[in-house]
Amino acid sequence: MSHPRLPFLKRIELFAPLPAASLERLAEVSGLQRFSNHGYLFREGEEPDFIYCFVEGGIVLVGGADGHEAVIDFFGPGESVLLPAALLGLPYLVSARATSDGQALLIPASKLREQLNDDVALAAQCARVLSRHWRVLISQIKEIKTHGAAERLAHFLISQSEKTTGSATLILPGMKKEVATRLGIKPETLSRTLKKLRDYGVDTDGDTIRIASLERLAALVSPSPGVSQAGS
Amino acid sequence: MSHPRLPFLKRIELFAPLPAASLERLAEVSGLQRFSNHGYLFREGEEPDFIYCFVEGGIVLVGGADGHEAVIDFFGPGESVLLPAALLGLPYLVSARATSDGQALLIPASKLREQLNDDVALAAQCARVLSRHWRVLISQIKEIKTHGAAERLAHFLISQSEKTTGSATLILPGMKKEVATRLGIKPETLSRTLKKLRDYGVDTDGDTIRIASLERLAALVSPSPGVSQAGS
DNA sequence: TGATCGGCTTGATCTGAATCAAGGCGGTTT
DNA sequence: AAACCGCCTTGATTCAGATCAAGCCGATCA
Repeated sequence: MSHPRLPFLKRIELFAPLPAASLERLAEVSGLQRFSNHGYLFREGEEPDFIYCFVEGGIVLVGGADGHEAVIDFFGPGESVLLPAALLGLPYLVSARATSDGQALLIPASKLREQLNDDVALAAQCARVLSRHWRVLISQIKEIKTHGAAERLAHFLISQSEKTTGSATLILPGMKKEVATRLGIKPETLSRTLKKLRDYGVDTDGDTIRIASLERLAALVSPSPGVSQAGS
Repeated sequence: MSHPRLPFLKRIELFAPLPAASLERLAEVSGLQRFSNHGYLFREGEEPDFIYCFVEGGIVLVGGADGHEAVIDFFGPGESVLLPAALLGLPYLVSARATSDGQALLIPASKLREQLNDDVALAAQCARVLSRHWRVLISQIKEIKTHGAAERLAHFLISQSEKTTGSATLILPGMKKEVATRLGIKPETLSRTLKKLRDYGVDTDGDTIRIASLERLAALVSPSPGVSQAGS
């Protein structure tokens, strides 16, 4: 019979595709950890002891000094953070603050580093997941550099809703303050920008957002879909 | 006797630490490719055929439509690009334009994907290098979100000079236009900001920059080291 | 039940960077 | 050598978003 934490591991994107043998080994060194809303799971500058895989609830990754911090992104069930710091054994570049109560699976960084050198399946999967993260970050950088606040917000809302057409309802993954910073703007500006988007069918009620038509919002992000010039 | 392209492979950060066996296998499927200044090596949206490892000369990675493109970063000898797209087999998110004449080692994406599943050393090394990239990108995001143009430029100049104290001379890794976009500003603003930095001991002559004191510049990035307010 | 506090909105004003508009300068073409 | 072109600089103006300053509202607590 298999390990009691195995079912949790299976729900983590990073580990899900791994063969049973790899999962067993990970399950043995993992531990379940509860956390509560607004608490810090770890802070920028600390040495990497664990990677965190979220089973329930979520957190926000923030970097930089208090007062003007930069929100990198939100993470929830099935996702994991800190793999880069853990693999390299370098201090965290970011802190994590809970955006709800929840629990996370913790894998010791040292064990992970060991197994990475013995287990091809694990190593390859890490490389793939890191690749995916890379692409997410590149998209964010491109977006910050080329789009204004309204477009960024529109895009963010679309990415937060599972659906891709028709209407959608979603709950913001954190406080408006945090969402604002994630978008690289101030809370006041988020408030105003949200109001502008009302003309595009976006309705706000607390941290619940209703989008009348995802297509209409998407049109705001890339204004003229058909027109593009061929290089030569 | 060993493969003729092996010495080139050894100079690539991504492959340098690998055991001889892994290197041999890579050398066999690799090919050397010349490129010339201002030419495109590949374009956003294309299917990933190769990863590119720079032996000589460099490129700039850009994303987004022509006209308002976002420069991600500059890459030079020893560095490699496109590992994420190649591993996942997804279309490139970025284009690469040469910033000088040079040559690159090309590794077929399909071969790399195959070997990733057989070769622990390779897979683990990919994970580590991707982790390093992740941290670079996070730093860039934090910087864009929390610092103004002058600070970002100062930081960029410091990162471009090998030294860390005293005076330094460096050559910009691309056209001023491209450097500006890398920093998330317009060429005009770069010009003006560079002028502002003259008061801090930064002298400009074409694409050559002389920095009188790296310490003085660094002070601009983090203005008052000792002073910080406690939350309550 | 009233007081307090923190997160959010709203309005007024300010400002850093973008945009618009000329030149200047060095390299290449004719 | 004259004409041209692309890159950079410089100046004037504009604008998106930040900052400053009240209020509002729902939650917690006495």
